[in-house]
Amino acid sequence: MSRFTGQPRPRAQVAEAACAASELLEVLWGRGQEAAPSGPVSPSQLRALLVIESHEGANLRTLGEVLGSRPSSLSRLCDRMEAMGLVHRSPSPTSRREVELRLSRRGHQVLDEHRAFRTREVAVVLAEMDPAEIIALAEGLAAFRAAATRRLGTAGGGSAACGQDGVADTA
Amino acid sequence: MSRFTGQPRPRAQVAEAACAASELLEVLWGRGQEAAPSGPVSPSQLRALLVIESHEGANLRTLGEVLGSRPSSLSRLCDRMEAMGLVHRSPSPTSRREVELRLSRRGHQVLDEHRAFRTREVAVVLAEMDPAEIIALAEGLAAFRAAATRRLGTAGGGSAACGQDGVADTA
DNA sequence: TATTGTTATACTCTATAACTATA
DNA sequence: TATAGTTATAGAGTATAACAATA
Repeated sequence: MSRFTGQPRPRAQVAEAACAASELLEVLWGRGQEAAPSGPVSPSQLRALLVIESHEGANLRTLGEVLGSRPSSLSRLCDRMEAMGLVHRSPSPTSRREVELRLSRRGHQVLDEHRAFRTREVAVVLAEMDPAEIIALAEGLAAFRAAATRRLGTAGGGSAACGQDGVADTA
Repeated sequence: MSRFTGQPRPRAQVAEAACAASELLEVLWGRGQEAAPSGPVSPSQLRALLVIESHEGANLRTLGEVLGSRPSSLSRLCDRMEAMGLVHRSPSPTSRREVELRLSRRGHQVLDEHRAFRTREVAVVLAEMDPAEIIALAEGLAAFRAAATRRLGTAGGGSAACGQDGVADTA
């Protein structure tokens, strides 16, 4: 990728900008975690819901690989989320030692409300920006999302048919 | 880059795009939290370090307001971070019942390494994008960051140092 | 024997409530 | 009295290790 050398916006700078923006969002959104309309959902539960949504019917091991968590942790996490009515554990038809994880109607609802909350928070910031800047951001984000989905094959943010193979360990 | 020039996207759509992109990053970065070179740093500790960095000398109450956490939680959190050598608690010179929180040299180092890690992860995705898309993303993110700092007045802090050694794009 | 999921145990994180010391 | 910070206690999240059931 050295053909960008000398460009006014090298990739390193863009990566820094993305990093900085995400830090802002992290602090901003972190505050509103417990204020969800559907009741308190922890960050861990939210992350798990996101992955289950895009990997309907996945087993515990798969969920653990995508999230980078141990099966035991996920088992306990799913215990609580199942007790809260957010997910459903059903025995796999192909292997009696596996389970299939799916979002309940309430689980979908929680994700919808969470996305609505975050979207509103972002809209507050966007109101401070010029139209041209918003257009640039929209185009850049759309391309980023497409590239990320292409590269990582995961969690495209909703109903879209997402790749199943999770993210290869980059470490 | 002129695909959208005739029809500016509504803010709500851009906000959704930002939301979707952040979900990608959330899952992506969530995995690497324990793999930090400086030893394991939890998400809560990271968030606290970010705020302390941008509010040097703040007291526990201020930190709690920004993070949306209770003073008791922060007190325990700082107990552990101080034991890990990440932060330093010193008595306030103006009020003997307040403390001043500051990052230690090691705390700064942990943030630097964390930013480098995230920047590298983002660079992997950026490598899949066209130059024009990257430029648009850079402009949009820079404007977003400026607007967020203007609007929220928080945590823009050390982000300028983000990922200085993470992406050797121009090298 | 290897794999999937679950407990057992221990630690971190967070919250509410009670407590100490300042103001 | 009100405020800043710390404990006390409890529940959630996660990890390693040991276990049961299945392949």
